[in-house]
Amino acid sequence: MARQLPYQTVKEIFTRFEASEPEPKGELHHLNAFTLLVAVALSAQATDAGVNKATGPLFPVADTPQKMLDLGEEGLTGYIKSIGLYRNKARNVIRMSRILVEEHGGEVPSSRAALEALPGVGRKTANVVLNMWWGHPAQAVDTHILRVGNRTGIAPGKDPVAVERAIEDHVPAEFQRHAHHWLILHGRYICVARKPKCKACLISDLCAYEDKTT
DNA sequence: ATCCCGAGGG
DNA sequence: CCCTCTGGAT
Repeated sequence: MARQLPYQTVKEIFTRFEASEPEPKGELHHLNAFTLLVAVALSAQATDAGVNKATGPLFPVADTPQKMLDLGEEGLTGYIKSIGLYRNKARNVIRMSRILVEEHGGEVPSSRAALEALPGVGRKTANVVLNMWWGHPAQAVDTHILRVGNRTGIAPGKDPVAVERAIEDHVPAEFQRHAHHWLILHGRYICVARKPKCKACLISDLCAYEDKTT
């Protein structure tokens, strides 16, 4: 695990991210709060491209919890079979939809506790919804951010919560809102898991990673 | 710690 | 073939 980069270095990194991409956005397709919640839940250990392929046909049919219940677990499974872990995900989305209808008036709750009480929704998914839909400064830490945070030294930590804290503590306040997507996109296209593309990386000179041969 | 679990890339 | 992909529940 790389050591924590100095504050000024982290600041310079995000200054470059912002210059390169002023308004970074996620790439998971959704139509409203409910479909965002479902899309994020489906994205566990799956690529967003793969999730989008399945939700393209699905969401026009089931863009509310009630319509999802009408579709049913069998029907839903038919749409998402191309996504890994699809049985657990189908079961969770149906159970989640029932709770939304019965306990939240069909709306997506805005509190962490209520979100994490939903089946298939853990800390990471809750943080994404809190950030993207409700505008809270929540830092969702996924596989990309865990890797990029440690490799670069922007936010080192052995577990997601530690990295979450490191981001809150070491990323300048003005960059916190978009930090999630900047780090995700950097991890997805440049700081990839296998052979990070350091030659094409715009923060390579500031990064703590040792092997920059690629 | 283990299970879930298909698609895409190297 | 092996690894990875915006994790969560047990």
